[in-house]
Amino acid sequence: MAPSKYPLGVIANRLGGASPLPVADRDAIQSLPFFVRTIEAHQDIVNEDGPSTHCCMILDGWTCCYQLLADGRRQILSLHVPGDLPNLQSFHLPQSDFGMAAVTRASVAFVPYADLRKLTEESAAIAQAFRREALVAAATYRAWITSIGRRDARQRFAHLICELYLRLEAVELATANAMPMPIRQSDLADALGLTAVHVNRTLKGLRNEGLIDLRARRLVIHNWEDLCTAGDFSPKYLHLSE
Amino acid sequence: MAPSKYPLGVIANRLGGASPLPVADRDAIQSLPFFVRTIEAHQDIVNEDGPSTHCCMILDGWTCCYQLLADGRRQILSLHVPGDLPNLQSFHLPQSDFGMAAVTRASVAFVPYADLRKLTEESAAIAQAFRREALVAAATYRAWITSIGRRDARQRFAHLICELYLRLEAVELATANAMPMPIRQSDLADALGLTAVHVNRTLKGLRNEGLIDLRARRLVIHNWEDLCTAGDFSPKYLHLSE
DNA sequence: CGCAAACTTGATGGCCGTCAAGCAAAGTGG
DNA sequence: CCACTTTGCTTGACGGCCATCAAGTTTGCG
Repeated sequence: MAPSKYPLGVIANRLGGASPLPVADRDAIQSLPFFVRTIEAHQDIVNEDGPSTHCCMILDGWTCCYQLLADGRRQILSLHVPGDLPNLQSFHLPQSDFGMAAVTRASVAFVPYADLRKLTEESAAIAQAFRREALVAAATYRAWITSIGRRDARQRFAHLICELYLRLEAVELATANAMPMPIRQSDLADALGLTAVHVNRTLKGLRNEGLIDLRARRLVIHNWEDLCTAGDFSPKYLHLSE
Repeated sequence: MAPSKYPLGVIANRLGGASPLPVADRDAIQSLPFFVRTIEAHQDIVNEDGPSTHCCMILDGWTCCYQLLADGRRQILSLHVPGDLPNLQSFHLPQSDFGMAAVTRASVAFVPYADLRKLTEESAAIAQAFRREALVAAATYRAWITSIGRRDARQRFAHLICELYLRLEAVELATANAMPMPIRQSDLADALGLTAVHVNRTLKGLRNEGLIDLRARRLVIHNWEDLCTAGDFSPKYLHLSE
């Protein structure tokens, strides 16, 4: 996405989900103070006075939240696409328990928490939208736990694709069963709790089944219903519509 | 715990974590309207006008949040002990994406969300305590994702024990490296993303290593440091103290 | 004391991790 | 425009962790 005159427009449009915010509130969001940073792929999203005082808003590209283990292995906790607020809830925590990184080259807006807070005090609709955002984030965490804990590789992968497709569709970055998939297999592995080798084999399986196609960082879903079945996917936890 | 004259005392005492609430706020919490239900072990915590309108507060026993898969298998998302508020955040959601069940016989207080909400508007300290509670819940979700996604059975089990010990200690239900462990191995399996058989073998391994002992629903930790190492456990995400 | 639920243990197999090599694609510099 | 390099993808061989199935054995409770 080209840098626009109103960079926070993606955020303002997306907040509220199925019931978009009133124009006044959207304007208020676009008037927030912020600065934008471009983060190269696979680089951490942190700077001197980073996430502890500022809320991140993804304007372009994909990012993730992750934790590292003692032996250096990584678990990705969540993937984020344009319009997402990866650390909306983590303010006034003495120290964050997770890291944030760019999955692709990404542009991220940083908004001081203080200003966000003020906004929620001035607009009940925005406060409500933020609460909704937090609820969906928690529900998404829950879905990941279940996926990683109880589903096999094929189901996990299918589930993740379904989730990402709907989330991208909601911000008009996916349509007609096609979506960008600009992420390395090794990152997918960290997200799915697998190894890159096994992600590759699983992908091959899904391709051979005719469920999806993935070429040149573009993924095509050949049969949405079957993919949902394969992933035991039920979209209600995303609360994208009523 | 015997039914006391102030059933919500556990909650009032625990909220705020390392910086307990002022007496006035604790009194306000104990004055909330509520009703108490006793739920038998392995029964769902739901009734006609249950969790969607009422916030649950665990007074005694252990409970869990869980999701079911299409094939009937179960993933436990979180375990809850006295003082916990398992569904603090899930109000004004059209439909919950998870179930709640008693792990042991449990007594649960139900408080109307409306009254909770009012309380947060009247007391900044309580509002803050609830926010903190939500943050810790989210951090705990993240720790579970990492555990299930990237740690083997032994590490997962050790990690869970460490977490539960500290949480029980915080409400004075554990001390001197001993804690109650009133949960079936098959439930542990659902929490850890394993099978009951493998939980049993893993437990045997930890016992043989001399790390823990578990008899008659009582768990003794022989070496806290070693157990933390075995589980790659770092307590900071629980935010129990500064 | 008797039954049911939960724990324990063994045998077997499969999913997925690990190691290793080759291939394709994308970027770089001359 | 093309060697060259780097990064990421693909595939094979092998092994281990954990699931599954199938007995017992112990514990708890009426």
